[in-house]
Amino acid sequence: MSQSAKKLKDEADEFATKNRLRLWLKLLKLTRQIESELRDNLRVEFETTLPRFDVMAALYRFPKGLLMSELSGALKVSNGNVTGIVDRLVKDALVIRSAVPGDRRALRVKLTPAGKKEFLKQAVQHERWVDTLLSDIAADDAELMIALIDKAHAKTTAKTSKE
Amino acid sequence: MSQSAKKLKDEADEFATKNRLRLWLKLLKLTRQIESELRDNLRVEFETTLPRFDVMAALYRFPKGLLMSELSGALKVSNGNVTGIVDRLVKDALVIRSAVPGDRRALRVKLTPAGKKEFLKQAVQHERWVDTLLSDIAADDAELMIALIDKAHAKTTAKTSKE
DNA sequence: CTAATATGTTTTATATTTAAAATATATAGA
DNA sequence: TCTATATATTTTAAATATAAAACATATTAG
Repeated sequence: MSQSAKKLKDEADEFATKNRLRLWLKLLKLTRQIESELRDNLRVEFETTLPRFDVMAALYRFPKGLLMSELSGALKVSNGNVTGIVDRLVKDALVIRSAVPGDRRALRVKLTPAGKKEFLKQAVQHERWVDTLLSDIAADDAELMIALIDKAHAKTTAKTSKE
Repeated sequence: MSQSAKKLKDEADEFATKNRLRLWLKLLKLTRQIESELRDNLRVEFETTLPRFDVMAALYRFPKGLLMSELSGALKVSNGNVTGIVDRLVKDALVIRSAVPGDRRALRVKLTPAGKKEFLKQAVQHERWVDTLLSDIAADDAELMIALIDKAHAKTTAKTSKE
């Protein structure tokens, strides 16, 4: 490659890099803002929190329940974190921990009937809040963004710190 | 509007709503994953955390320093939160708190020279990590996403819980 | 000037979060 | 079997996060 061609390429790379950083800062700002609104709404309307909602949503998808480790894996949070959240949900009788026959280490966590009922109420509102917060995004724009995110997403699972 | 036209419209609305919810879940997953990678990298390479990095980044943009309240406003986190993070940065001699002449309630927070130097090192790497994590996004796709996010963003500042 | 109110910050109480250590149990391999 | 290793979970220590209360100081109204 010629010197001048290389220079053009470097400039294009730098442009792409700056755009990605700008994009990241925008993504972060947007999601933090939406998360913050959802937290406020969950607190005000249901006296609950986003982590509790996330745990209940994961359990709702698996009526037979999940092991503590499956739960922390699904939510991508640490084991200890899930322990605390589940402790509080148990205290509120929204979930139960039960022994797993054949493995005395493990515990299966399930929504109680009351927990399922409560989650459904919350989920309906949650969907409404998200719809309102993103109401400026048309259906096809949403699809476009989803496609772009999918493109980005594969890469983030690769490691970056070893290079 | 006729019955059948109304039905079509309702179906389109529901489609848009579902797409927005899918988009939100994707956005959340992507940003959490990237945040998690950045946290890991900051810890391993610099023995620091994302909130510390965020505070230092905000202070870097304002060489004359910021009041505690301006800092928490800029980062959209609570006052008490910033108090703790700044406490620890002060202990590491990366920032200083100084009195504000004319207002004995206020404290101005600034990067120390060592703090500025350390932040610059971290910022260079931070940009590289983001570039790598988003490397599947082409420059023009990034611009497209930024435009779509901007469209969404105005709306999120409006309240949703009062309806 | 004084009372009421507003502003800037920290403190408190509680929840979330992680990494790492500790505990208990399972599973393999010698 | 016995021991090493792996797995499932909780505990611990430290940091982060919020809302609400407490404090200190400013400002404004009367």
